[in-house]
Amino acid sequence: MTAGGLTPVARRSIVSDAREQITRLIVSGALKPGEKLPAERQLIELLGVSRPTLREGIAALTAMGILEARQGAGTFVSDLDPARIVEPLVLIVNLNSEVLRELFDVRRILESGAIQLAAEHIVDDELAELHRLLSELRAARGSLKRFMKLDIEFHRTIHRASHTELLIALLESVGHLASESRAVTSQRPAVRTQAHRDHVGIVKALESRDPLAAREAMLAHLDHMRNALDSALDAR
Amino acid sequence: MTAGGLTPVARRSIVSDAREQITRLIVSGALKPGEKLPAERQLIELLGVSRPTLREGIAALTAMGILEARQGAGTFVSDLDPARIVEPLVLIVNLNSEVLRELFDVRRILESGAIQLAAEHIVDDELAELHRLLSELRAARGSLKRFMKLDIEFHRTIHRASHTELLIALLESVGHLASESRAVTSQRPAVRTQAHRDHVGIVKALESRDPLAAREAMLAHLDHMRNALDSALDAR
DNA sequence: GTTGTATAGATGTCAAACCATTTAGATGGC
DNA sequence: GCCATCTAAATGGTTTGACATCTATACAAC
Repeated sequence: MTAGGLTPVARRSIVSDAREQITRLIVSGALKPGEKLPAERQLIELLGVSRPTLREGIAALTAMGILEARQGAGTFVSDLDPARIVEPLVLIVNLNSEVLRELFDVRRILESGAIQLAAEHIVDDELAELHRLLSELRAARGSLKRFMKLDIEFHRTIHRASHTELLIALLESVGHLASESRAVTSQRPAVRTQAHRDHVGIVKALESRDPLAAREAMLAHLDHMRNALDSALDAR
Repeated sequence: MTAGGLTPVARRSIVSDAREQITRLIVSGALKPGEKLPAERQLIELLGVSRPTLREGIAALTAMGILEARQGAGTFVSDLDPARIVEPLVLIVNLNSEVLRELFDVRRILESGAIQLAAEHIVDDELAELHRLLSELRAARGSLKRFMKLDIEFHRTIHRASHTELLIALLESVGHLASESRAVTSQRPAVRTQAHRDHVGIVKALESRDPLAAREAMLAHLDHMRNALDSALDAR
């Protein structure tokens, strides 16, 4: 520990300053989603920085999905959809293999939490959608590619049924990363049959709006898939 | 639907191209955390772009915590600490008031999941730390400020005991946002007494390495606090 | 009215230069 | 030989200015 309550002297860069000022405009509500930022040549006067400096700040916010720049038209505040903003995380988590190993545990936590909320908040339309996917999944058990696509849609529908945007966004990024392991898992037809059995149980629990039963059904499903993954990897 | 299999012509920007090329260097493992990027004046030759363009790309990666630029020294790949990675989450929640309302639900899911893992992975040092915090918390029941500080540290210690970096990072950002509500909650001494009772139960469950008991204890604690928050807000 | 075109204004990119900071080697004293 | 100090080179930080490209609008032609 250092000698006292010493803190580094503020020697922040102009770029991050400009970036935060723009961010503040959005957070404070002065700029709402879809609205247009002042033109760059106006902003540089307001902020007192040069254009490349301002553009570095804007580029960062654009890459994060907070701003959208359209050449010739202007720069706009994005719709701030949590899914879009979390998306860059996908790349970053990929960079850290340590995190990759933790993915399954975290996904287990998020999925089981989401389905509990879904059991409480699901509406009839979403239940109907799940039933439709269920029958399609049943028909698609023979086709690996089609089954995987429907499987992802099945889980996404449950996520949405939680009606919790932040949770949906987190699951979107985490689920994206898990797609590779899912490909390995679904290889064997027997696994797909088991998955379909699990899905039926999950929908039944959701239909009866029983959060704990739904949670248990989902956890059982994830455990089945994890076991399938382990044995698939062992067989290699 | 359009006439045929027409797809928009690719008209990607040079900045995002450069950004993704650098990202790929890191993902592929060619550039490991802590290593130094080629100097900007070399990179622009390798990539065939101008320096401002390259810098816009670098600025984005820097803002995301993937790169760290040190003037005079160079630009380096960051340690990719998950805590930095989820920093954009803070933005999301701040940007979207809808998400703010979901915060408690998400925190409930993450906390209960974390303590289950903690019950499985906690080591003796961490248990000792929890006991120490417990006695300090008991002594600090009279002081609001001190109690809150210790309370946060108590929960953080449990998070760390999960030994799951990604989860810790998620809880860190979410917990930061929940600090305001915590301030309201802890106002009443009676609430602090209840919280201390809960904490004792939580540690006991962790000590016996019982994931489900720990989970239940944490959920009960969070429910107590949520009730306290509700009644505190009603009283206003 | 509809269509094509001109135009103004916006972002996208590049070039060149200078500033600020850090690093490492050279220098000199001991 | 060792150490502190100075210095120059390397590197990121910032600015100015220009040109390219795209978009939306106004307007003329039909």
